[in-house]
Amino acid sequence: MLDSHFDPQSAEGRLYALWEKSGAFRPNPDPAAPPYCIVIPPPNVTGTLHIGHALNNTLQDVLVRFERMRGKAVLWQPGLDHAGIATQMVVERQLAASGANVDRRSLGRDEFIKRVWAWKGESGGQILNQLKRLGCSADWSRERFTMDEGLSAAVRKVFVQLHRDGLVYKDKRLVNWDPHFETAISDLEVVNQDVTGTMWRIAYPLEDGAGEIVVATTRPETLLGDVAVAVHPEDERYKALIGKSVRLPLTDRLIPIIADDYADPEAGTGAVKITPAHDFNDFKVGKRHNLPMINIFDSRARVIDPAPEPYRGLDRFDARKKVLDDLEALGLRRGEDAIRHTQPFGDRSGVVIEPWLTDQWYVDAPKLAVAATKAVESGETVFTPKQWEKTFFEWMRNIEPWCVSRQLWWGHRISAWYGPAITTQRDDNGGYEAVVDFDGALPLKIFVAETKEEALAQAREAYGQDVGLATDRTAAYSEMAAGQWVDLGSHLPDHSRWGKTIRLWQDEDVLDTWFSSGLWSFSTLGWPDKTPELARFYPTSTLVTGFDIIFFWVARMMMLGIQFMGKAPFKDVYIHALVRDASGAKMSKSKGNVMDPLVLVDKYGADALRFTLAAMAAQGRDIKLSEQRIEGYRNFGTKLWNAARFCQMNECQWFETFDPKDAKETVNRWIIGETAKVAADVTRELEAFRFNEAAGAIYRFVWNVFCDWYLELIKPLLNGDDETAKAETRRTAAWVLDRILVLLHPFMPFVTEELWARLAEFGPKRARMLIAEQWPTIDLALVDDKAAAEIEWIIALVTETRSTRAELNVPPGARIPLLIVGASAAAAHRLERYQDLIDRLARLEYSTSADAAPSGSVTFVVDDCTVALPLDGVVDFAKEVERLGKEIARLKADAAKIDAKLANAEFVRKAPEEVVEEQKERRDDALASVEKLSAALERLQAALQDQAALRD
RNA sequence: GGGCGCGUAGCUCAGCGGGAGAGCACCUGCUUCACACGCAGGGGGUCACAGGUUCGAUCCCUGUCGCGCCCA
Repeated sequence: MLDSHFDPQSAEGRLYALWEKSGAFRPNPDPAAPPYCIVIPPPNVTGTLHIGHALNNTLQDVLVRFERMRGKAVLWQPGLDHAGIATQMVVERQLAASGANVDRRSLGRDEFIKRVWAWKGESGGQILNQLKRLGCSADWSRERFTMDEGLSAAVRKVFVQLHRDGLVYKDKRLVNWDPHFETAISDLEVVNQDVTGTMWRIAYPLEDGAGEIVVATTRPETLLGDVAVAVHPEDERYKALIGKSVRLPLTDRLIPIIADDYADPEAGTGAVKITPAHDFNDFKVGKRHNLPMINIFDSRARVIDPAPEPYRGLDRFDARKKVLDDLEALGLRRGEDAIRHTQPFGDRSGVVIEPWLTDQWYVDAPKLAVAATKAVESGETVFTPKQWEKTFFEWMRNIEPWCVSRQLWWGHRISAWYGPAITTQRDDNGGYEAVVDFDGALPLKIFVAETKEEALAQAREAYGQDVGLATDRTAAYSEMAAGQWVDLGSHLPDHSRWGKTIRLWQDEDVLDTWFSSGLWSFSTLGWPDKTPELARFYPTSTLVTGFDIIFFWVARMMMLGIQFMGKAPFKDVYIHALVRDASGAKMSKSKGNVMDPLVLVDKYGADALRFTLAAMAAQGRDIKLSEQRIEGYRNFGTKLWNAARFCQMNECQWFETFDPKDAKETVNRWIIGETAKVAADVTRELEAFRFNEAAGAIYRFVWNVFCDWYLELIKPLLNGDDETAKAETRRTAAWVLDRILVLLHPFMPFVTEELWARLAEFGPKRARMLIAEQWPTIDLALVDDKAAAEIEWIIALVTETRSTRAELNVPPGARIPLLIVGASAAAAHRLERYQDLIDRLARLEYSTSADAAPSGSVTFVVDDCTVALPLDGVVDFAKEVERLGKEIARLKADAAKIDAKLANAEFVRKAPEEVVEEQKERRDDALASVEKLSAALERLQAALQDQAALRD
């Protein structure tokens, strides 16, 4: 026998192990089964489960379990990404905390990477185990990591092919530079924040001594790298100064005053200093005017050489102070204002991002975006909710080249090798000698290849002589400088006589993590190998993710998937909302309002959390999660459990050959029809990703239909003497309950699986676990309208009786009679058939048909029947008079409103016929009720008068 | 500045051209033979505001106000 409550703590681990052992998480090998594949948005290897992951993965698991039960070969492909910066940060912090006084650099690259791997082995990827606590049914046997050998090979191949196709290139541009991590980061990793700052006004003296021009800036320290002052060409204040020069304070440089639209006459003083090497806008101005670029910062944003000596070595903020002080001393400050402005911060480091001029690798995103955009336009890939397509287009049409190199150690090292430029020059003897370009005056030779062997082969070909490998650039140069260079004589270009080996070194940088996760949809399936999984599951079916990574990840998978597989990587992209706290604030550690999903699972069970998330996942709206809500759905699980317990107590045993078509009892025919409808509803809603609707449909069915009515309605049958009816009812109840377990399983896998097993303890064995059970497709022809009408009539009669009793304060325990006055033959028949039931549910002494209502009775109307409760002496009839009066007034008002509508010729002429008909019916029903209730009211008033007369 | 979304019961939200709904909270009653994590009943809303389209608008359109998010 079942206990009165489900115990998630003891059941969840046990059931999960059984699922895994049963092989249910692996795709059905039957080649006839249609494929269904979801690739997990790979969590960060350093990550732990937060509520957003819980939502994301719950929705995926709902879909995966649903489709698996529908007989598809389901692959939910799990794994992790290596999270370049985040992971490197974790291990560096660990080193710092160890007290051994070693850091990344003193350890050296190879040793450091070893440490990272060791860390990954010990404590990386906790999140995957946490997903198991949620019940996620991913195929863990196929777990992948972006740094795995297979996925790394895919990265190398993609990089090389893109390079070969001209879609990857090296360029010198301004990048978002993180001076803390000393690496470039992408636009998307920059967080722009409004901050309070200062706008300083600084006087730049004119060269000719005829005064000064005052510029306004928030970054006075960059003055040291200024190359011009710009004013708007139409700005009358400055027109005369255009073309003149100013003496740049603190330096001895002369810089021009130029005219450019970029200078906004309304902003600041209208004159703006131009520092092309340290500002994105200034960079463009510099290009337009062919200005030099003076870089005054090193990789940690400390002032360096081209800047005057006194500032060198100062951090950018110290430099700012000194610059301001020195300007003050020179009398060149012209005041300052506090302003609000936007400043860029690194999302990981939190430090101010510095635009910095460096050589980086870029992916030609604008070119790749074309096909990705087209795939969405053509409907090859569909976003749900649709509105996100607009956001996607907006971004794809304004996409910038994607900087993919990162100055980190943890990641996929860029598959490019460099060699020196070699020139030859005539020697004194009239022959030639080879000259290695040691100063880097000429561009290096670049060899992009999947392996070092290939790179060496390319280099051998290019140099025409033997080539070797050095550990890094410095080593390469010193090795090349050490030996003797041989006189080539007049044998150019016979390089074989060089006598020395050219040295290559590999690019020091690694690729952006998103580069490898951009391949996730096919690299995890085995690409570049032609694996059966790749053939079967690509393109994948559905991607489930949050809107915040549409650009980070979805767009990149779209671009790379199409480029390398020829097809967009997914058919559907479902975008879900953000989970917020109950008051709508974003959850964050600093606010202290985070809800730990595992704590919630411990407290309420995984089913409750999952159901809550699914039930609240309405499209296009954020989820404001409150614990109360979770508690409510935990209660729902208990409700189901107790319904099952009731069935078990009443020997409602599932029966292999039960066919719902054969049910005879009205109540059974009714619930079978309702089951067919809810199965269709849940299926339809899940197919459309309306998780909240699907969850709501099954919730209402279980609680408000099955528990509230069906189980109550069958109690007399189960306790009665009609063995045939009893047997049918037991089987029906068990059949419906089983269908409920299946329909609810995607949302609440644990409690349903447990019940599936426990309910079969005393009867025939189940063929398989619930997870592998077939999703119901129940013929809607089983919906019996006549049965439904009868049951609905009973429900209405009972509900009205209860309501009237309560309103008139009839004691709850009092058994009272009920009369149906002037009942139609059909109504009388119904009453006769369901008398026991009605008496029990409405707490009646007896119920019967009658020709007339007793003079002292309470009256209400159900359908076309007048129902009278003879309650003389029990209730206060003055109250009943008042109640009837109100009810009549309400009905009359309704009828009047409809009459007004029907009196409108335009309405009758233009509205659809069925709408007009419906209105007429509603009015007639209302008037019929008015008539019945008015009669009752008159009777009651007459009786009251008689009583009063008797008393007098 | 550009884009997207949201203002419906105390709270959280469904609904979205013809009778205002749910959950929670609240109030009243109930040891009814599955469940008090329950049962029964109940109160509570000019569907932000102003125009327009329509026979008819919470729903469609325009504008206003308020709130949120994304991008620059």
